[in-house]
Amino acid sequence: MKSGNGGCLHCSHQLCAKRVPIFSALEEKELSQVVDLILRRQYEKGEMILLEGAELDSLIIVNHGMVKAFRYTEEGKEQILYLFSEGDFFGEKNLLSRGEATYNAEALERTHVCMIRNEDFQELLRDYPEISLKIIRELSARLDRLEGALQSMGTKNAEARLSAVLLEFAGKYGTSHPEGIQFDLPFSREGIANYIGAARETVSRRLNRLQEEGIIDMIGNKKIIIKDKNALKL
Amino acid sequence: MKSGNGGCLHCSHQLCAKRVPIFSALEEKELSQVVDLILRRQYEKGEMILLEGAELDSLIIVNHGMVKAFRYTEEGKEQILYLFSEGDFFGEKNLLSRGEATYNAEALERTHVCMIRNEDFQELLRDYPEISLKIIRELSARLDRLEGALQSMGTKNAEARLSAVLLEFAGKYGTSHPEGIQFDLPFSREGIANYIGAARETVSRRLNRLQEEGIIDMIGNKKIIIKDKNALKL
DNA sequence: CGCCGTTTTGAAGACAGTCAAGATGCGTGG
DNA sequence: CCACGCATCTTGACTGTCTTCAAAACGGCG
Repeated sequence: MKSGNGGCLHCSHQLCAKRVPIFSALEEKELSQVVDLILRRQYEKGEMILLEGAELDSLIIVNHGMVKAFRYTEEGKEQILYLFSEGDFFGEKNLLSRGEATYNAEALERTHVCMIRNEDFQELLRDYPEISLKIIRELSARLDRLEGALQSMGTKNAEARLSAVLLEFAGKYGTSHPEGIQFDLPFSREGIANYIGAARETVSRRLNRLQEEGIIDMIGNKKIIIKDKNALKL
Repeated sequence: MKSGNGGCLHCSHQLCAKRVPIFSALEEKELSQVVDLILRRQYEKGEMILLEGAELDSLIIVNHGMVKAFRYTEEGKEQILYLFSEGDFFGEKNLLSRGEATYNAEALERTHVCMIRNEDFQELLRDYPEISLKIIRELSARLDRLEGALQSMGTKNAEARLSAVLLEFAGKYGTSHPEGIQFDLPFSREGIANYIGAARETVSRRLNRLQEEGIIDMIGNKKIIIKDKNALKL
């Protein structure tokens, strides 16, 4: 799966590494060094990229596509922790210490990833300390999101959590539309449920209620138009 | 509040900085450089160290004592996000970009902190890149805990979340005892409730139930002895 | 067009939240 | 050292929200 110089399937030459925020501080030449360290892989929709408990010795960067990161409880309930898309990375936990993955990662659509071996990446960090700063910044942002999610889970009801997640998706994937903000849900009802910690039936019911109240419009099962953004903000 | 060379109230000379994991990679001489940048403060039990929304331009390191970090919802419900003790730091979010605190921090007992201005700390990072690695490691650990907490909140009932938090405290503060592991609860019932996302009455009830079942023993309101660790692990 | 997976809808039941009252315990001051 | 008073914790009854189970409707895809 290793690609030499011209082997990137998706992007011309090394430009793909440039799209990754953590490398954005690097010069062209430096980038090409990085590119040589990269292993590329492609996953189809539904394929597992990473299994909880598996040895992981690489940092994985999403180049194109979408990935859900999640854990199972003993009873088989799934909790989605992250939704990664272009430019996001994961597997950073074992960057320094050897260890096992703490969550599963599954491609939600055809997904291209770049992988860099921990040892190689550690060298990069030594050579380019700015990358460390980028990572700190990104981890901080991730903590921010988790802190918000934790607060939601601990203090808000299902409807409020659903509203919050609709706003999250709108912010990330939304495009302008005459009636409001439009976007495609990245998950099925069950996925949304597992993201906000609710039952899928609850998600259905609440979503319909929001539509009845005129706050959102649903087109099919995936498309959402947020007509009254402020009503969701409560 | 700035202290010169010998002004540390609590520890002799610069040794206090040594207790802080993120500086553990530094040599004696380097440490003394760090110490010169440090502002020290002491807070009494109940005092606020940081208010959500306030400008924050320093990294804060807990030298001695205990700090709870929490947020309020619009309805006034409190969600505790972290429990910081000796060696932990916070305020790292604005290390690189100027910004406001995203949570409140309150001293749970008499607490000594060290503060380092962001600008100074950024220089430290430049001079000693290993500090960045320490921070990445710590942020990863923090993500780990939040991921676990989020999973608990999303998929488990109040009793399971309470059990998990008892084990967490036991691991952090527990000492061996003939009947099991003993420790003091860092929070009141209400605090525990706000940590696990439950009502204080629920915490009371579940705690009593665990005692009735012989899994734990409570001595007064603060002391807990975990008699059957495995029973809590479900 | 028909099938299968997903979504919706309904009804029942459980868990946890709220409100209210009483008990306990701790710190203070006499 | 005891007694008082306030804060915290416990207990009980009730309510509401969400989950669960079951069945019907929908929708996408071969």
